[in-house]
Amino acid sequence: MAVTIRDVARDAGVSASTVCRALSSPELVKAETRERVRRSASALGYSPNKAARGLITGRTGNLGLIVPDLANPFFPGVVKGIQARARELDYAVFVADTDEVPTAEAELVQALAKQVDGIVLCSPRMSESALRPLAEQTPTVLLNRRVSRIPSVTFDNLDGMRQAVAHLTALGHRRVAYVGGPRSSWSNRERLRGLRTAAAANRLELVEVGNVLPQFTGGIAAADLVLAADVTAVVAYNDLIALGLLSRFRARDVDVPGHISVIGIDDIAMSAMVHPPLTTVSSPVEQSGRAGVDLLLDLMENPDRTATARRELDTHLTVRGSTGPLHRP
Amino acid sequence: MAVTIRDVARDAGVSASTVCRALSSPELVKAETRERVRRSASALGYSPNKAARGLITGRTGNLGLIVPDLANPFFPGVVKGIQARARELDYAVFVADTDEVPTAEAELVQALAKQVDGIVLCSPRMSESALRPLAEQTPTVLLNRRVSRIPSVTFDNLDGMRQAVAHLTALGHRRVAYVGGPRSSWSNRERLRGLRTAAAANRLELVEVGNVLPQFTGGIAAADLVLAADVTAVVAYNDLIALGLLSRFRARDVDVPGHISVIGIDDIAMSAMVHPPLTTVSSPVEQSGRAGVDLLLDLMENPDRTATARRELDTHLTVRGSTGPLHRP
DNA sequence: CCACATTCCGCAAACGTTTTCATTCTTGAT
DNA sequence: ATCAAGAATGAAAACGTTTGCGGAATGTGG
Repeated sequence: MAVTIRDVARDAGVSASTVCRALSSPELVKAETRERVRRSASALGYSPNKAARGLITGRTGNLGLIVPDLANPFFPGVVKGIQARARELDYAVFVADTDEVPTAEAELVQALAKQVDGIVLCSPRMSESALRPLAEQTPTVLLNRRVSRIPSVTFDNLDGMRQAVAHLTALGHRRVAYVGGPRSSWSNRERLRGLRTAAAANRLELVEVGNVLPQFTGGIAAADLVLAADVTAVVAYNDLIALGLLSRFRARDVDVPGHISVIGIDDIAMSAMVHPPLTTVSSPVEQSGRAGVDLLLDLMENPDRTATARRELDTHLTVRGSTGPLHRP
Repeated sequence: MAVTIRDVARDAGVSASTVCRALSSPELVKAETRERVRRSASALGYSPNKAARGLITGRTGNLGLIVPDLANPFFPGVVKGIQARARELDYAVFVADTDEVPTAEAELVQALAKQVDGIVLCSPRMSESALRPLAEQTPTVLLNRRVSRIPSVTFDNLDGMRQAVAHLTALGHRRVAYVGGPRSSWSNRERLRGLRTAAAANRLELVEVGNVLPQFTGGIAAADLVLAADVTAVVAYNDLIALGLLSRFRARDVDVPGHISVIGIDDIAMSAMVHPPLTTVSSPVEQSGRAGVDLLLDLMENPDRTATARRELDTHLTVRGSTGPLHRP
């Protein structure tokens, strides 16, 4: 039915081997025949059968991507970045969503592993001990998390937190709350760490307010705790939580930023659309996806130099309307 | 390296053919040997090589999904639905994003076609004449659009609009604006049609306000036109546009719903998170994804009965804070 | 005990490509 | 003219599975 390499071979008057070489190792065949083969191939509309190629080379030409929750607006950005870069390099991408269930992750990786040449894992919650065997079995790059001997691309959370604290300090705030995300999340620990050192450096009081789901409802739940903590500003683990805070503050008639300033993290699209628009620590999500693919392909070619493969991307504070100067009571 | 069907055959003391049959056509082999084979298979951790199978069967076990923009919160829902259903049926899903560029759609379909057994095409802007040859070439199911002789799953836009108009009428509104989405979009035409008939039935004046991008910025742009149109309520092509309207209204100090009522369509998560929360026509997005997969598999098995394969899902109005009774000036 | 249908299973071909190995052809040095 | 080295190509094996065909074993009715 479809046109095979033999059809091209016949048309070009050469053997199948030569067609194959002309198309995938051009330097091995004389320029003249190479051209003839190429013309025949495109004339017949030949495109190599992936299954046959995969059978013999053992590679699929596919990449896997695992994210905790596509509905979290943070992830479509990285999906887009990964898609775009993968397409440029002639890879197709399987996307899987774990619905924030950490146990589903390992299962999915297992299932995907056989169908892909490598995996980009956006999986902050799985334990390191579960992670490492998976990474040894299939080339794996971690996003948003660092684990020894596994390549990763992360954001510079520490510097992001430093910028946030500097901003709040400049506005006169002296006592600030942090609404934590999932306790088991690597980036949550990292952000907290960054906040602590920055707070110490600026002689700022840091109040840690529980750990909530990294979602809008988590912010709703935390809002009252924040108000009870008697702070003048609050940093949230991510924008969704920050938006929840904003919503609940409004419901309780707490003025932002008049009475309390709010800072989120991630800079999801939504954050610029609400009122007041959210001040937030922006991360180059799309770029992180692209970087992830590059690291992964690099890893697939040189399976050894894993430890060195690590990229940390810069973050920057985007100041909008949810932060303002401290009004002394 | 990996364990093959022959290893299992040797372990179970049968031929490769029998192993194959025991696993994929159980009724063809005696219960006793079937069990023996199965035990050997799972003991050795055998899993069939997809490439080899694909080479001989001509099928990949993969589905393709094409969406216009993953960043539009409407789509992650359908992606999730499709993923979930596909996984249940042992299919993996390639996801591709066209970035709202209609010409990219055809290209992507072509590229995907060879790697998948079927395609779910979401909200295509592509012309019917471009669509049909693609659908003939690869099993294709349309989401959010109906084209003759191509299976599709759609939402009952007409009834959704009827409900919206009934709601506004009950609140006393007599003159309503519609902010249209892309002119080439099937659902935009459908919604407009539903609105027109419902408006006529309720003796309501309908003012059509341009066509904008189905995004937040589109709503921003349309807001001033809406105000100039001297209406007391507005229906937007989708929630993102409605949120843009809300944002611009606030900026111009126009009270919602006091001065004007706003209705969106889709019920994306964000719509419940803003202030005032958005009244909107909810669609069962996740269910639409699942239905799409079911239709697609059905189509793959019976490539003929395309015309009958068509599902229309119910919508319902979710009333929140952005609509209210008409205050006579 | 035979004829025959039925069930179960093994053999071998086939899928379309890549790759090893051998062969032929070209080239340049002796 | 001869030979070696290297370039260019073809033949054939290999990848792991599915499946048509036929043979063996088993069961059934006469």
